[in-house]
Amino acid sequence: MVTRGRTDGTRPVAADGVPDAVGEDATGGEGSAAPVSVLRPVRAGNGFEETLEQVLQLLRLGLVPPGDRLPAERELAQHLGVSRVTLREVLKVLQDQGMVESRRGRYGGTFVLPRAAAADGSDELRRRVAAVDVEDTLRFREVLETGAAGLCADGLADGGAARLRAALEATQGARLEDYRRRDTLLHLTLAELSGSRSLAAQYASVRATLNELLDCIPLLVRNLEHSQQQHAAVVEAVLDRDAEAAREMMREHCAGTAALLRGFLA
Amino acid sequence: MVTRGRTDGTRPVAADGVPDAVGEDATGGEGSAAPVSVLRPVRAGNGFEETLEQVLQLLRLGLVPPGDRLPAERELAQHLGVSRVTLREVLKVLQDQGMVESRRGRYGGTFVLPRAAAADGSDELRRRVAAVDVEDTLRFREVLETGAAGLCADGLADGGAARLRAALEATQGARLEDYRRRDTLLHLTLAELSGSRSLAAQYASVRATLNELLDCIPLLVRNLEHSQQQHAAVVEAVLDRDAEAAREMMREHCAGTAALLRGFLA
DNA sequence: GGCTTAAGGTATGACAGAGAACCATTGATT
DNA sequence: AATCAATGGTTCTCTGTCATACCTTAAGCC
Repeated sequence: MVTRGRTDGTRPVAADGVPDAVGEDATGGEGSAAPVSVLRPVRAGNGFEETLEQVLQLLRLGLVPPGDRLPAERELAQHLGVSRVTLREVLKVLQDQGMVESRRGRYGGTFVLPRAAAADGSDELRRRVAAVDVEDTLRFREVLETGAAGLCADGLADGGAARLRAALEATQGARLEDYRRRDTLLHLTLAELSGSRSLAAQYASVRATLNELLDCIPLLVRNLEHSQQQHAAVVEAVLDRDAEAAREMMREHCAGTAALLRGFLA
Repeated sequence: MVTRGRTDGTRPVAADGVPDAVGEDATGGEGSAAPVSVLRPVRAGNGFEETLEQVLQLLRLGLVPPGDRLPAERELAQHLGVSRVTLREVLKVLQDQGMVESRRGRYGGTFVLPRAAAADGSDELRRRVAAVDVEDTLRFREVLETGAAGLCADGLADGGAARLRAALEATQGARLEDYRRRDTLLHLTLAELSGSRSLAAQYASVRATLNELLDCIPLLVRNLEHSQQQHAAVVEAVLDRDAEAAREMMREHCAGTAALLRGFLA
């Protein structure tokens, strides 16, 4: 795993026992234990895996709904900063999994298949879910969501209010099978309107993970109705510029999902 | 088959960075305009640049204070998931910049030099600061900090309280030149104790950027004293398990820094 | 029908980077 | 003084990835 412990006990600078990352000395003494713990592997796997991650995110967020076409390979590859060859390897896998379908010729492309077909058989996807740190995901999500709601309430950019209302309405008219997608888009909109690109990007990432978890548990209509009310309340608070209320409502909303997931996955 | 090798299978934290631009196709409606906008380039530059970023983060966060030794090249390279050759190219640059110094032999290593020597001459570093999205940084920081404070107040792991107190005390006894570092460590501790690895990782990243910005403006003793009081209040609220108060104090604390930076950089 | 065009499918040469082995240096230990 | 061990310094090879060019398919347009 990550916190590498060093097999032979020789260590030049103290640090016995538990190497907590930021464990610190007092007065300027040396002896930071394991400063490296904040380091993120520059390459979290190889190009293939990272690309797969990104494309899956696109699908899981519902940004490209079933039936729709992904951007052309050349374009997508450029966006991802990856060669077309590498991207094609990823698409090949997704095709084998029955998640997408490629059609040649003009007006062809790579199309997203409805989720049913995916059949979940894949080891790849199962291992993926198993590897998720649920607690991390839920906590981080709550932080980002409440933060985004607060920032939005502090001031929306031009057109923000309209986009928010539109996204909210879209969820209200959604059929059950489309609800998850609309819900995701509403939250993504909020994150985007927060005015912090970093926040939006992180939310997209964590939300993709969250959706993966949510796919593992049943969708209850009652929770859904409750969610709807909370969505409306959050949006209302944001439009009223009541940051405190927006945060509080959002926190409650997230807590609901979190409780549900903890219950089912624990 | 596409089972690419790679020995370690680590994926501890998410990545950061979110550039994106590129005009969009937008061929006739369809509803979803630019789904690709959430895509993060898989490789934000080459291995060298990303590695440089990470090592700089280590230095800017003060996790390895001046005079101390970085982890051995072999170890550091492994942590970063990068080859030793690549890491060495990075260290070479830092050495040329006068930021670190390498000594051979047993008990040798790569040592961090005091900041004065760095002299800021480098174009590399200047371009870096110029490229920062200040507003993004400040907002994202506030979100993460308040979130971390709230989560900590909701419940600390064993030993968390002690670590927090220790980190707080360390800042109080700090001399001016060491204050920034202790301050950073206190906040990092809080982030780490939040129980979300993702949050901690993101905070580390954003804090490194923030420190870079703070290095551009004068350090005022008055602000410093004020900060001290706020630190104490936040820690107190956390230990009292008063999440709301912790969040509110932290928000205020962040707002102070933000106002300062906006004032000087605007 | 034949041409045009936009998409996926295929092949190849160049390069960056990983991995491993080896060399050189230095302080501590014997 | 000799040895050891941990570190930086160097070099080699091999593999993944990129960039590019070209082929194939299929829908629209003349």
